[in-house]
Amino acid sequence: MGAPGTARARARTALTREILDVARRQLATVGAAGLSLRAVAHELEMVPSGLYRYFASRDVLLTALIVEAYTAVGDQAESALAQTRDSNHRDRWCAVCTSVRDWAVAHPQEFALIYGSPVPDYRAPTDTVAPSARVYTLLLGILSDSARAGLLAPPSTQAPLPTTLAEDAAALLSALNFSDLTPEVLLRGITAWTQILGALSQELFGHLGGAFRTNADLFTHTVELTADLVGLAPRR
Amino acid sequence: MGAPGTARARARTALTREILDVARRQLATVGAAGLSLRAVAHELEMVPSGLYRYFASRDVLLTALIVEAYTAVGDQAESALAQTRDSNHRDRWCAVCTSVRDWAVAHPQEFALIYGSPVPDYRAPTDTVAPSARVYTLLLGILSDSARAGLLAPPSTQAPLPTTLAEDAAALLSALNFSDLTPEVLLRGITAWTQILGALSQELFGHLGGAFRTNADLFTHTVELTADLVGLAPRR
DNA sequence: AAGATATCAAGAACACCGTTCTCGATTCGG
DNA sequence: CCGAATCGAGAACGGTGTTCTTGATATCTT
Repeated sequence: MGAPGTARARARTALTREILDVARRQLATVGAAGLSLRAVAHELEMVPSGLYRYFASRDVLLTALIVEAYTAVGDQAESALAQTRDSNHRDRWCAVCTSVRDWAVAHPQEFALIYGSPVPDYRAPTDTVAPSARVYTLLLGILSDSARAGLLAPPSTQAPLPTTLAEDAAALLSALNFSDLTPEVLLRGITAWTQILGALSQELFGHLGGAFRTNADLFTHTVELTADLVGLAPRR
Repeated sequence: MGAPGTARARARTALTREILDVARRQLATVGAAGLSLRAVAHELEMVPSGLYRYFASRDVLLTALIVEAYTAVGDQAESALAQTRDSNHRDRWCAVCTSVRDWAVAHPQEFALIYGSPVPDYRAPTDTVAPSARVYTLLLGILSDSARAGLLAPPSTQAPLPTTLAEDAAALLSALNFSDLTPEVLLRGITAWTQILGALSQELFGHLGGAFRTNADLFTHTVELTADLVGLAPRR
């Protein structure tokens, strides 16, 4: 294995990893609000103050967990997309969305950590924006592929977009290097992604009372509606 | 003023009200996670343990605040709907959605309290389900009116619903006394409401990085898309 | 009207939390 | 090899929700 530098450095990275693992496991059972530095330290058989040599504060540890959660769901979505490389664009869209739900259902507390209400007040954006954009970018890439293949149905627009909205959308498109997409399609993509996250929030946070026996069916139905919304060609 | 019963009973209800008001005001500044019983008691110039004669625990107080928040947004949505009684159905739909956003932007912490990730683990559902259904029912009522007037566009369905999903939707329809709506329309309504909540979560929790200068424009665009989704007749 | 009873405010105490500081022991770099 | 940096451990501070005890006060019953 890679042994970078001194023994002390190796021990440091190993213990840092171990702290994160224990914290992530405790997070899964007790939630972000209930995550206790003392409990993490106790499980590692060290004193609470010792943790501060590895994470400057509880918020820093939470930020690291947030980044890990973003990369986890990003990895899962990317592998799901890779396994459907030769399917049509709609199926790839649905596969990515389903993989996100699979991850969220398997890790509800981590989902709440990254997509729920911020725990204390705001979160440090700098480290988390890049990992958070991955799933997002994946979905836009599918739309871009479909548009380049001439298969993306143009949005049945009825009113022109407000100018500031169109400008911001165009700026975001060029910033993300999606020159194949129009501002209208980008906004539909954003709306679709919002829809997916909203559906998962409703389901995982218990906001839609147990009215539906199989939330998976409700979710796939929602995903199909988002595919229609963004203009992906229907099956058959 | 209504003086129900003894002086002690009146003092009790008055102090209960006062506790709730102080708690709600502190909630607005410090958030649900940071709400402190001791701080509330201190502002009321009483000792922390004295609070327990009025609320059995912090969670009970939070539940009361949740009910109040649901009632507040429900009242605002109902008054917004009442002011557009003679408009077309689409405008009424948009008015209700906009009023919800107005309330959410004005009371972000209360929005997070009722629509965000649950604070400790789960929330006691019994007292909160009835107030939480109000906005929801309002929107379905607009759809029911539109359907009864023959103005609701049938959903361009492409695949039949899974049986369990259709059954659950039908059961929910009869439970809510919306016999004018089909399961397909109910599911679109649920999806639309999920979309609204998702958009507000994204905006208020800062999940869509400040990419858009005017979130209000983005939201109205989203609302129009939901109106299209549920089949409300377009303007003009 | 007087005694029994329930409710009240107040305080002390417990167990937990995040965080800071100090203090020897250990390890690293020159 | 020795100065310097890093480490684990412990004590301590101020904060939290919650429970219990105590004595005063209001209500209900006879």
